Amino acid sequence: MLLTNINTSVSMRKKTSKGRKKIEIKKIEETNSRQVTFSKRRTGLFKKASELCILTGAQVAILVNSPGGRVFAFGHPNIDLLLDRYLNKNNSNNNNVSTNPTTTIITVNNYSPPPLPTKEFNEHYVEVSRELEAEKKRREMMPASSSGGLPWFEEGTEGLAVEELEQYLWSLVELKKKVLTRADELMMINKSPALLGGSSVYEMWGNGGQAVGVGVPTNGGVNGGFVFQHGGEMKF
Amino acid sequence: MLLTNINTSVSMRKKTSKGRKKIEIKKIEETNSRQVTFSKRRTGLFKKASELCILTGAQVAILVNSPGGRVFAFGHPNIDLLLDRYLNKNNSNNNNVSTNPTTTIITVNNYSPPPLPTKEFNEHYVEVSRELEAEKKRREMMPASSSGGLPWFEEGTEGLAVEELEQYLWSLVELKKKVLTRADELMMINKSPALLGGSSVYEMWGNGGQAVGVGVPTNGGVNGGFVFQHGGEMKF
DNA sequence: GTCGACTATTGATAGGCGAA
DNA sequence: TTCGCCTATCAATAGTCGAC
Repeated sequence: MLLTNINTSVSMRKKTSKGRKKIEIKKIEETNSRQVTFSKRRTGLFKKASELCILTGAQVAILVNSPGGRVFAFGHPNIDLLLDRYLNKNNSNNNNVSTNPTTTIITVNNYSPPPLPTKEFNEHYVEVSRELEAEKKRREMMPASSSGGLPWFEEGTEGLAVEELEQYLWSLVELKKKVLTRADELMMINKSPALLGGSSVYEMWGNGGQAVGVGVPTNGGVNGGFVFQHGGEMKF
Repeated sequence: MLLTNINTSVSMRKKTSKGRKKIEIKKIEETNSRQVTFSKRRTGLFKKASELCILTGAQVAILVNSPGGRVFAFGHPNIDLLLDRYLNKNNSNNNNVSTNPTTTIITVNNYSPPPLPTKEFNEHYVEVSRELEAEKKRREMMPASSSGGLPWFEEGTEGLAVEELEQYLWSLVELKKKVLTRADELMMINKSPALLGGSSVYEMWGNGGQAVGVGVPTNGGVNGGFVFQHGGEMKF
């Protein structure tokens, strides 16, 4: 009945961009396109993961590092609770709103303690925070352009031996077991059905020098790192 | 023009439920449906992750534990290379086919050394392996029913203190940095374009007691764990 | 340099059903 | 219990431009 005017976008200024095009699953050479694609697909991936968690009650943890050098992480079921508890213990703050959408950001830098661009970051953070609450769950970070432009992988960890890999693998396994075991414990403990609804964890930490630590600067954080938490309400 | 018959589904009675239906993002109560959905969406998630890796050159690591209790993991860009090198070093086998679809399975059990159901697992593995090569990349595991039916998360790690979490978090960070740094190094070293094409790593390890170690049983594996590799061709 | 908005299109997937 | 196959949908997204 009302299907007559499908093209409700009447004016159609420029139909420049037609729609989706089929692309080949190969590395995108154009830097800009690649970054755009990364952002989009990362969002989609996280969304999918979130849906998977909610639908099936599974637990998902995802690590992604962007071609630009940033690192995004996603964890759903109760890793957030885990981090929540951890952060709350360290900060012992007021925002201990359990079963409430909570976002946690962890930024770590084990290089020399850099100057913290707190001002800019706070500003940026407020904006992002609003966006985040309005939207659903996503996180953004400042461009670490001031770092010097190093591609982040030529930082200072060039000569890792195989023993390193060995250690890495082992810690990976250990870590994973811990994550899963502990997470499920927590899950069992507070088996609140609404827990999976809106809470997720997005961790990020820059690998390049420029570390950004914001908020709650009082705590020493994890060894030389910076921990930040955003809970129910927070003032800057 | 062709908008006339929107409701094409009307007449067809026989093929009930042909297409997709919109679902609510809420926990699926039906166990069977939930598991089916899990399998499907997990596959889709891994595929998405793979595409993200290939397209943008990003690095992705995903951990998923199914509602059934199994644990799936996915890592793309060169973590496979990482593991490959590691395993090759330990095993020093023949299957060192670089730039070839390689699957790595790591099963770790740090409880008491259990009896290895090698036979069954081999059988199962062969089957799965064939399926895997024919298909693309996925991994399956045996049901750990023989364990006793414990939901795998009530194993023995009940009393983790916050210090544990602290340590966990830190190892997470450490691990991640190592992964990313080392991985990108390797990526830079052998910047073969076809590298990302078909290689991925699917790791799985059972958290419940019943550990399964198969293939290459000669090596001691990682501390008390079992390492297994499946390369180009392999005989049982 | 990263992300948002917009739109046509491609690609993922909910149901069924069946196999291992 | 988990996954494959099948198909009609629905949802993700490739372009492109613009905001911050």
